[in-house]
Amino acid sequence: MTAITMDEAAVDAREGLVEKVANYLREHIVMDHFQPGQRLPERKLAEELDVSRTPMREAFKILAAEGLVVISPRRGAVVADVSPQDVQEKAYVLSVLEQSAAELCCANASDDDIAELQALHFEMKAAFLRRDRQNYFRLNQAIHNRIVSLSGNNSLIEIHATLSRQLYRVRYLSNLKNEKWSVAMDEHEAIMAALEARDGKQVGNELRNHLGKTWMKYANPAPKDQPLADVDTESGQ
Amino acid sequence: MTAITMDEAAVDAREGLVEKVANYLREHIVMDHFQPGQRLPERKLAEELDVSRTPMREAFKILAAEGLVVISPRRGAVVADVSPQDVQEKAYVLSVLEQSAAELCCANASDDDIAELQALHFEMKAAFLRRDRQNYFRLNQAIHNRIVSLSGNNSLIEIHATLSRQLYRVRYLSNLKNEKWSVAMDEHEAIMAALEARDGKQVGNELRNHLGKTWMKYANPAPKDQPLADVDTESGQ
DNA sequence: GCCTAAAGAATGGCATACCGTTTTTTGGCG
DNA sequence: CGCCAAAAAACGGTATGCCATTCTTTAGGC
Repeated sequence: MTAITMDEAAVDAREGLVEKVANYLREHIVMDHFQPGQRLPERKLAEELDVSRTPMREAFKILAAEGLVVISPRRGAVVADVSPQDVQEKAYVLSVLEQSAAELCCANASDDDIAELQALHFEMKAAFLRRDRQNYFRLNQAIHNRIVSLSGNNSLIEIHATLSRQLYRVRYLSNLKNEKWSVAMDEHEAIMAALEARDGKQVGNELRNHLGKTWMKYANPAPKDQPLADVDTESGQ
Repeated sequence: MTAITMDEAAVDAREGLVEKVANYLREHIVMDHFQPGQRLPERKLAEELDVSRTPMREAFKILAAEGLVVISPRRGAVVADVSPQDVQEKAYVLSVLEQSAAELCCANASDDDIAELQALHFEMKAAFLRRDRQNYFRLNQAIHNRIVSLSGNNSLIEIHATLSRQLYRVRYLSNLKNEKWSVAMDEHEAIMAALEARDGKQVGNELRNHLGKTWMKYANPAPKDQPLADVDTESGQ
């Protein structure tokens, strides 16, 4: 895993210091380099990144609006802690979004796009057969993100990405200890088949069910009816 | 319409200046007191609200993350301009969210909750018969928001609220000139009937179709398949 | 020896100052 | 009279300073 430094992302000079700082923090939070609940002291971090407190504070506000940190009055910013109920609720919304993204994807994607998805799927299958959880996770993510991206709906893409980041850590940890790996793999096969057939409704339903079962374990009071499911670890960043 | 002042929302002293400023700006933007594309000079606004530039800038970052303003490097904040394509994309996501909210609502809501929805519906019908667009709009909004709220899924509620605010102005303007009023009213009747019957899937489909058609006029390239619909003007916060 | 309270250190909130860029105004030239 | 260029004003970006609150540490009492 490569070290995360400030100074990547800034493709052109269109990004200000605040965006760099925000990207840096976002990456570290998503990648679990900061523990949930951990305080983020603005002075210390600002010093480490060699910026003043002002851009640091503004970055906190952005991350707070994205749901990655929580700012308490007079106590500053802490890394957001996602409760089991939060996981369940957010995962449900994510499944709804991916379902509709899949429908749009089937309608919009080119044959080459579908082929690329299949290629990723087989790469993932290879990682599965090698018991390579790291790459399995990465490719699984890539597939889900690609499907959303192929929806062509920018609002959908953006909301999905934000929500997905909020669950990244949980998803990653879940991937490491998940045992029902082969079930998830089978579901992915079904998804890819429906995708190849361009059956939008079918892909949507498979995908939603796939995602739904994944997070059952986190279910708390669980409003009756809310479809939930079985682990395999989903899209991110 | 009551004047919007800083100093409401702050239920207890748990809110900092930044939140007050953000709420103030949010309200004014949503209520169309600032035109899309209009610049928001931080010094002037800060002076008007009698705060320093710091909280003003931090509020801008929050609003930018919420999609209500756009911050350009070295040019500051401007009120976000929602393009026709944006409207179409965001409305689509909104319809997807409300569809699933309706399903959860049918599963979770108490009989009293449903009764209250029906009461709002009849109030809205009264406004419709009186050609009272103002109250029709307000009540229509209230109904949609209530349905989402009754989903019990906080993540869904929050995302819906954020997205809904981004479309508030367009929705409001659309309400004023919309002619297919009675069609929307009929659709609402159908929604309420399905809601009373607790037929989640049916409510969801009606609602999504209802919302879909509403925004047809904004459709641009329109990914084939993306269900769209007919005006009646939707939820908002 | 442990719990508690007070003092000091650390921290966050807000205001202000300074700098470089952008925008506007104005004065001169075509 | 209009257009362009240069200067001045305005503005956004970042750094820093001050104050109030919170946290930590330590000293005193039970």
